[in-house]
Amino acid sequence: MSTAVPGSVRQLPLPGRALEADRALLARTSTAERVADVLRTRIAEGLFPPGARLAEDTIGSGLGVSRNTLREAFQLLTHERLLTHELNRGVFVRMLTIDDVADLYRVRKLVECAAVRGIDSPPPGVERVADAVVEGERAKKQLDWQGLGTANLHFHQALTALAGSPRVDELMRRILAELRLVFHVMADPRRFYEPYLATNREILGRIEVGDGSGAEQLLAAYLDKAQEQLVDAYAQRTTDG
Amino acid sequence: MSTAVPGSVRQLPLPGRALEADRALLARTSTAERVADVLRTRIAEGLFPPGARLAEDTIGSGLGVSRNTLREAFQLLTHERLLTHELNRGVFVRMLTIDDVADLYRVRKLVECAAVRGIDSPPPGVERVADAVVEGERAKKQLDWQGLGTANLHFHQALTALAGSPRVDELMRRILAELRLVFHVMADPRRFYEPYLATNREILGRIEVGDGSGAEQLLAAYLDKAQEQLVDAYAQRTTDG
DNA sequence: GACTAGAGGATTGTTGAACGATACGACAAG
DNA sequence: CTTGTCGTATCGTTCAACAATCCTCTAGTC
Repeated sequence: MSTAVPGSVRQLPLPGRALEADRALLARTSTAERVADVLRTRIAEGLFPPGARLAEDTIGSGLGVSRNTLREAFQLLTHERLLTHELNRGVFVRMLTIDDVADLYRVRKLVECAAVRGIDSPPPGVERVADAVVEGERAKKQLDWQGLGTANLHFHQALTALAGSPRVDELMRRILAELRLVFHVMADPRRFYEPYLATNREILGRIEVGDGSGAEQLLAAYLDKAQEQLVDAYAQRTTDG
Repeated sequence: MSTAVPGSVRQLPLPGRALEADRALLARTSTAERVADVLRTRIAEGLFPPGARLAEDTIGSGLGVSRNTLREAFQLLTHERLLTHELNRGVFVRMLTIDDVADLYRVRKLVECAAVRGIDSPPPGVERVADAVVEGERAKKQLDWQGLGTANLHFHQALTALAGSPRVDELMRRILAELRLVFHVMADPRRFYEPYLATNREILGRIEVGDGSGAEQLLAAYLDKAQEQLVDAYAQRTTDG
């Protein structure tokens, strides 16, 4: 194994604190985390649909990791609520109930509205909201409906980021990750996402002029409508069988 | 190790659906979860103070479980933010920074205030809030300051439960569990908790008459004050060092 | 024929051991 | 005092094994 290369590393005479931001960069990840990354992607892609069982043996040999490591990865995803773990039966891709969808939107409404309510002047971080709106409009122009969907997620993530709380950010990441499990049921992402583009820009406008409660009202209306659409589609799909 | 659930377990003679609530009771737990329970308790007790290292070998042989199982338990607690995991170095009891404390109170303010704001009539679940107030008053009478502290936690948990969202409930559980890591620095729990008893009753009163925004204001003031006290104590302790 | 009981196979739960990789402390050399 | 080297303790990961549990399929009973 090669040790440190003496000549290539330049010494910066800056005091400690300046380097702390770089620590995240050299933080390596364990095998379990990388496995979890892979599985997370596959689930989001729909390769493992909700309800699918992930057998330790199959996945483990498929990915070339031991059962123990794989179990650690499973645990990570279970805590993200992407998988459910049934004792002695194995892990399954989470299947959201209608109650779950309702609760997810309950949380979104609580968090997102609270994040914008107090605004009375253009807050720091508003640029990221604007970026997400532009991202969505660009995706629409390119008829990239999947891209439109992710742009919408970015928009709402940027909204909650206005609260300025790492923990709220993480909560929102998890909420949206859960919701992605259910977005698959939307047969026509265009019809689902496209109407919200205008709303998003409108909300952005309110925020930019410091009208927090105006933004909140629009947001609440949006969330109610989206939830309704989703619940409808969900109910229909389950009755269709 | 008995995790007594004070909530009354009432038997409903209804078919099928009524039994679903009981599933949690007979859900067996894996060894890893039970180990996590034990460690969680020990951490809350202060046996493992913040910063302490939990060596796999020591703890594992101490508890009589294998390293693999113990690692699963560690992961559970790491995801609850009670432990931090440093690659190739091990797991440590989390040490909260002042920024962490600030963020925890930011989240509390966001969530708790949102949970009571919308109230315009006595909401379902208000009894549990009342129970927590009574619990605190009883603890005070018995000069049980530790009990007063947990009663206070119950009060705020009951408040957030008014939102009626399982995910918000869980968020709050995690937030308060993290805060417990820092409550240890309060040298005098009596002086810290006692003044809040009156405030709690006052907040309960507002809720009982359906005055949500009144409750919200009191709550916000309480949280600001508590945070300030905690940050002061924390800063002092770290400078004393 | 429908239902219950039980045997057998498959999968998970948990353990123990092993080996490489990494971090930390000690010690010697400059 | 700093730097390089080394040894030890610990972690990361894998493997193999066995016990516990679940699922399915068969066989028997009514």
